[in-house]
Amino acid sequence: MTGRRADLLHDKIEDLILTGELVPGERLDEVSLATRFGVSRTPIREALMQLAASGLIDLRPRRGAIVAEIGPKRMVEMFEVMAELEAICARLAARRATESDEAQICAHHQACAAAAAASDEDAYYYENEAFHEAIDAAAHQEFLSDQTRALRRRLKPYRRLQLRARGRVQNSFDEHEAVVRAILAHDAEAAAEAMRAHIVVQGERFTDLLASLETPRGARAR
Amino acid sequence: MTGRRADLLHDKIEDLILTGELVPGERLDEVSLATRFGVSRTPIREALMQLAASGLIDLRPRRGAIVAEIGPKRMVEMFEVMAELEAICARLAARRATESDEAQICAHHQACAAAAAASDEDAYYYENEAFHEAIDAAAHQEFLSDQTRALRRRLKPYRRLQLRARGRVQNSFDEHEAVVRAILAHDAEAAAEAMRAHIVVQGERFTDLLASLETPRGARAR
DNA sequence: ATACAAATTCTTGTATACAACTTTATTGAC
DNA sequence: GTCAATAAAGTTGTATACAAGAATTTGTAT
Repeated sequence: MTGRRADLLHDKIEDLILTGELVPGERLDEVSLATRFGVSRTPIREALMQLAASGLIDLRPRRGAIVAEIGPKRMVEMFEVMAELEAICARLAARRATESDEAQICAHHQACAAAAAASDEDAYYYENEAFHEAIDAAAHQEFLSDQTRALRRRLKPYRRLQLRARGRVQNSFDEHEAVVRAILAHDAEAAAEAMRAHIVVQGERFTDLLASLETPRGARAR
Repeated sequence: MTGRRADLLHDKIEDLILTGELVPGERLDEVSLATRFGVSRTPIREALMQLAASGLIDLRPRRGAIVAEIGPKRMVEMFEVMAELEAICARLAARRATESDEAQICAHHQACAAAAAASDEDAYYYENEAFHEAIDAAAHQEFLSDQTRALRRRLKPYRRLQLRARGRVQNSFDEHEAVVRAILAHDAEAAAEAMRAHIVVQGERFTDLLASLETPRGARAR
């Protein structure tokens, strides 16, 4: 235990946002949150500042915090950058993975296979994350891993959403297969390209999803 | 004016670190800083948390903050990631730059030329930054620009340091020239490669510098 | 003199009180 | 009835007080 309530609050508020209980654009009132969690405003403010730093909320001076509204444009951009970062990880992993790294990657890949076979989306989602983290680790570039992890975390809810799309799990697994093969063959460029394609597809699927949902602006009348 | 003292304090403390007045490993006492700047601990704490989010300081629960000690390994890693990000910017800029973007890039490039000719390192440093930001803008990828800018900001002091190395300004300018040519020719891969090389060289020069300085650990006896 | 233990001091984390600013509601004029 | 000005309410930013956990010092035993 860290002894800091603010850190726990950070996670709790983050959950509220990621689960959709707090929707983009919604105001985050400090006293409401404080009473809700049974603490004073001080740790709440600290948690909010951390969330603002990670981009999940917008903090407007003297005007409080709102859940960040990430427009489709920015979302696509984030997936693009994510694709580049993960591609770099894959490229490095192909060059520098140890046997133990490769074993880890294969293990998680196999776990993905099992989840896909069972059509267990939640399990696949979880193992997918572990698979990507294993590749990050194999790149042996800590700072790159940190940056990649941070962005992956931010895109988490959206990735989860788009895994629900028809046939996406099987496709995702096939794409993983290509990545794994390239890494085991120590083919850096192929690994990078396979990984980039894998993430880019996710971004595209996500924009498809957005287009199909496309909520009319300002639905809330007054 | 923002009305938030914490924001100003953030910049002031940052300055203390970047100018070297506060050295890596040094403890940042909240009350000392508070009395120093004539405010209470509250805004100081907020500033410290912001600085921690940007990685400039380490915040250890219940044990206070220290100026982040960025080891040579991590520093090299940061330059590597920076090289990749800037390379992506250059690639996109080669593809998507408008005439106005190109004019901006050329203008700053020329200003660099003037500074280099005058051997004015400080002016060159300033214009160099503007040059890179112009390329970021030409990529038309806001999120990528944000990430790149954030990392550039973090590497700022180290870049400045290494510009002082003999002949580095002229070399830097020559490398810029290659980047500009590739962008104007809309040769995306050449632009990416030229930019990557440009940044990687900086990282190498920096590690050279580190090796030559190499301070013995724990110089402060007790 | 050294090592360990207990107690004191110091520092951080949280709560509360107050001040400054924003927003909303009310009142009045047109 | 609409709009503007003004007053009231509510929210954020800052200061201060208090609680709890580290670090340091002091005392004792070996």
